Amino acid sequence: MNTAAHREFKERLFEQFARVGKALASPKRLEIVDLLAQGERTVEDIAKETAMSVASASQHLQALKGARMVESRREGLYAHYRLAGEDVFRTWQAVRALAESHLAEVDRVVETYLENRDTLEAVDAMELMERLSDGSVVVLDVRPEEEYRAGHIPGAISVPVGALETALHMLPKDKEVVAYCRGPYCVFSDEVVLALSARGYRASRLTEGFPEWQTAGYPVELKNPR
Amino acid sequence: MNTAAHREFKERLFEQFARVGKALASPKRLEIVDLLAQGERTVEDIAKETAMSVASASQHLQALKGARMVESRREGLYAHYRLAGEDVFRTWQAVRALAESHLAEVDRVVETYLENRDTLEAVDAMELMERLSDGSVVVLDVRPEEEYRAGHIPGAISVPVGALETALHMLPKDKEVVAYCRGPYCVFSDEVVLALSARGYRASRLTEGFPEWQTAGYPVELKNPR
DNA sequence: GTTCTATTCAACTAATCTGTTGAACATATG
DNA sequence: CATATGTTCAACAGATTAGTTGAATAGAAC
Repeated sequence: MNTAAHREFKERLFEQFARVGKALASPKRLEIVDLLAQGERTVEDIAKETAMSVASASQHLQALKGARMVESRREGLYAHYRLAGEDVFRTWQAVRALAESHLAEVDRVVETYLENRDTLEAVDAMELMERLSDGSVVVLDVRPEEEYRAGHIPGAISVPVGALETALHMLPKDKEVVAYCRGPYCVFSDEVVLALSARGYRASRLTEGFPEWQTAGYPVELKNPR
Repeated sequence: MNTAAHREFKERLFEQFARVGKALASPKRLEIVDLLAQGERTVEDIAKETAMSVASASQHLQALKGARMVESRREGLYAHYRLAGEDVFRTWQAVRALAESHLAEVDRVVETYLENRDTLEAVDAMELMERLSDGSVVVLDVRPEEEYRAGHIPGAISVPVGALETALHMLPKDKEVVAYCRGPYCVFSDEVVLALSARGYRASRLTEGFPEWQTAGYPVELKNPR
């Protein structure tokens, strides 16, 4: 292959790679990917959760679809979108991890909005996995119940935010409570841990969310354990 | 945290994540990242290898620097740029892998320019690692010698493209020869394997390049073995 | 069929990005 | 000191992108 052909090859090749990069270049699209990591969603769901107009959400979804990062199916009036594979989530995780470790601004944003996060006890997936086996913890899934039903950490109890009060009677004060959520930046587990701590429970949050747990290869339960 | 604050939090957070995405959104910048995975380079080197003007290369480098993905040091007249960490390469790998597995166009480009790639024998890193221990293969590093000196697969012989003729006497015809290069799309190993096969050697290419070998945790040799 | 609803499309504006050019800056050498 | 070289900066033109609005489309429901 001569020099000109070689250059042409590289340019065509990297143009393709950049299609993925471009898809990852918008905050809104990253939010969509993060949301879809929880499971299928309709365009309307996505628009609502990301505070976009439906048209705008649809356009971003088309962009992601163009990069083959999401797929859709139609069911009646609704178009359901989902990630096109686990590797899409993995790539998003890599991008997020890179930002976390290199951009000081990420920490600053977290500290600004989650002022007391560093005062909360936190456990990571490996730690929780160990303590699951000896039965010394109660695990709370604080996501919307629908997401719980689509898969959760084995033995976890579904306690969507807002339902904490009514679920209190199920929580033994002698065991530690670990709450988890959609991802490392999902604020609901923070809030639950704060509320439980204030009531005298020993509570901590899982540093990662359910998608990270699942992608890391830890066991997942599909049916409600009770 | 109320709804408005929650939204603000997400927007600031994902804006930061998107900084990394934006840095990955240009083919030229991806090419720079891929090149810097081989080691430090000056602005001029980068401009030359990626067929850009120096000003343009410098601007892309500033963009990557803004996302904290590259770092630079000045030595006399020259500014030397390098990747800001192994995680930068890993993220680029994830993006590339996603494009490979989801975008049919990648295969099409490769087939167009490397017509006979599928006829060449290929081994992956794990396979090569096994065969290294039983001494049944000779490994050729076909990158520029400087890159070989910065680190190579243990026992590999440096045979930069063009120097193949003079190195032929070192290659035993009874052993299999495995050639590797900068990465999975580096064409030099293809060319060397083709040339060797035509001369009656049993030759194959390593499917990955040196950075992938290194990042996967396989052993690396720093000094010339002889 | 008409009507309703979810989604997509098209047209438009504002904003951002890319590459070019030539000037400015930094560091060497004579 | 002047001069040369590598790099960066600033200003500009052209292309691309993001979000808005309103129309078009597809599939229910009546």
